[in-house]
Amino acid sequence: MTEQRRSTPKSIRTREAIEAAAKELFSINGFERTTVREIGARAGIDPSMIIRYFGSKDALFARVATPDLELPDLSATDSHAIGETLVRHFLAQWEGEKSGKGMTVLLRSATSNEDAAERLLDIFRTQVFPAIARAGPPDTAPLRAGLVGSQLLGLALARYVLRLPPVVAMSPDQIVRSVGETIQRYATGA
Amino acid sequence: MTEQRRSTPKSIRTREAIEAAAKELFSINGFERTTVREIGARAGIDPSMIIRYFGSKDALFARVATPDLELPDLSATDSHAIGETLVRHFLAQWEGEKSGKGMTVLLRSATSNEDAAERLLDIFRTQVFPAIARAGPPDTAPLRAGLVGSQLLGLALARYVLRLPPVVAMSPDQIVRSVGETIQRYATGA
DNA sequence: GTCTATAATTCGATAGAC
DNA sequence: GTCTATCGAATTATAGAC
Repeated sequence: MTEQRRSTPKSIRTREAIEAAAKELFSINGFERTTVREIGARAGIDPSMIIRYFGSKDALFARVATPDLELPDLSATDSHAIGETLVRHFLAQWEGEKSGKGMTVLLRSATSNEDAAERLLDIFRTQVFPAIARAGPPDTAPLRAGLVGSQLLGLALARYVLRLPPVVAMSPDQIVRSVGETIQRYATGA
Repeated sequence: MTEQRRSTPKSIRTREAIEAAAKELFSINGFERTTVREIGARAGIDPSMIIRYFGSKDALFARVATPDLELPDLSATDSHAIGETLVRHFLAQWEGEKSGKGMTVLLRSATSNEDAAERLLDIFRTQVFPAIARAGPPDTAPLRAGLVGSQLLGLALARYVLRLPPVVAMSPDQIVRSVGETIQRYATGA
């Protein structure tokens, strides 16, 4: 009992276990089909702890479904390589252990959960739109960003959520080439 | 007592009222967040009737979420107009009163419902894939169809489900031009 | 900090009267 | 064919012992 001094306090470790389990289950089954009991079981703690730590299931979801795309500053890259750069970065984020699950959580729930949908629109507004705006004429910025968004959303939906076989089978390089050319055209307004 | 609609028995009219209400609510809230009670209230009948008529909530969903894209035979169209033709038909189907709601029902539920996802993959296999296969070299057919699918899915997700403002604001002609060029490249494998 | 026990709802589905 | 009444199971969330 005297040894309360530890590298990571128990409360923090429990909190992280809950977040990891929630991220996992939300990304597989979406918000509605994931129960607090399941999260507790996977985290190895009592379900009541989840409410104690996060207040509600909704609050836990909000905590876990706030990813950052971390799109690169495109003004620094070659103007003719914007498309491929953007797609490469996008793929890396989705396949990365850190933000990938958070994105899947969000996309899987956004189609039937108001909060998740609003959160996804926010990512579009604050991350995709600014990155695209500078790549072409200002007056067509919303249009160009919208087209880029639709293609990137479709790619993520097909590859990571619905797992459309031919899209899953493609290599990252293949996707960067094929889809990159599309994004390049959308982003620059050719 | 005035006798109306002798031509359609009450049972059929009730059945149709249930299907219409279900289509409406499933397309707004998805499968999980729509309750049998809500459907009954909107249809103006008792919730128990829904189980009596369709057996279960799942069976009702299956009945309502089986749309037909009715994609055109692309072998009859100019080879350089495949993209625009496909996008125009796709938009018409989504915005049509008949099949549009069925598609929205499916897409809105496919991200968190196993049955809906499988049904969506079926549409891809039986309707999108065959239409694309003949537009380019046979060995790249799955790849080309996958890319087409990802762009069309993303377009539908952005415009009809998430309602991304700039994508909603685009006119059908604008979409046919911009996205049509992408589909053309994907479908033919340029 | 953690768990047991349970409150308070809400769900899909059923039985049976009329 | 339709509705009333309700069942049994599942859910989120809370109260309180240890």
